[in-house]
Amino acid sequence: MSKQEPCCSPLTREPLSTAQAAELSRVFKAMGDPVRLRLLSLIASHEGGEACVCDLTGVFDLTGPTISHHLKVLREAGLISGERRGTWIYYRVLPEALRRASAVLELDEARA
Amino acid sequence: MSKQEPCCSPLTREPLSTAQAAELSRVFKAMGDPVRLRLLSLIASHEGGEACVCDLTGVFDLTGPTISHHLKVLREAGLISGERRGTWIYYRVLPEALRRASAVLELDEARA
DNA sequence: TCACTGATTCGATGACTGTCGATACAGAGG
DNA sequence: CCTCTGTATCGACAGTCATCGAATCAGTGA
Repeated sequence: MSKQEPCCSPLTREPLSTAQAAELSRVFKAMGDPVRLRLLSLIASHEGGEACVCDLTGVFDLTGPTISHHLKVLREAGLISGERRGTWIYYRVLPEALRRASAVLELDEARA
Repeated sequence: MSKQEPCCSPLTREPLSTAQAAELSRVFKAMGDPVRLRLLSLIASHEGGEACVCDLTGVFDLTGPTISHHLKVLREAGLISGERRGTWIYYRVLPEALRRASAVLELDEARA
């Protein structure tokens, strides 16, 4: 999961290497599902910056296993991390992952 | 393809609506493939801000139809547009799409 | 120890996707 | 008009993915 490479100057400045593209595409692929995007935003915007799974399952017309699957995909993409505290498991976003993804998409204002 | 909605305040500030998530996930899904990410960066960083398909096919070990398919996916996601000039077809990125995607991922610095 | 609840893992299935070769289309130049 | 080259579309196939129900694991509290 994401050794944090010099990754990357913006897309618009210079072509991504094959390795950079492979790494980044895993992150964007994880975000390329509406349920996962909403999960991400629900977790990120939840008070305290974290949400337990029980806060999330009720929001969707999906079974527990399906939500669990999506959380795993986000986890393996390095976008969130989970921690058990007693009965519940709390997830929070990893801000650095979001920051990197956002930075890569930034426009090179010297051009445009 | 992307009527440009109020979309969106950052993911981290408030939960995405179902509609916003659906719209955004199409963009991220398009970027969720290493070939398409490299295509995007090759086009964006190419001199003049545009590249013809002939500049792109040679870079990959993939057939013309496959490259064409990926370009179509990027086009339908609203990330690039193509224009025929004589024999060749030139693609350029739509900066607004990139800007929106980048903005959604930005961190709410008031929290963190 | 035994149930009960929250969450994950497993296995199956239908849908989607990346890739290709074959074909079709579009413009340039005989 | 015909042919050649660049690009897109079509149809097929193999691999991946989202989803579910069933089973499993982890902690809590009787």
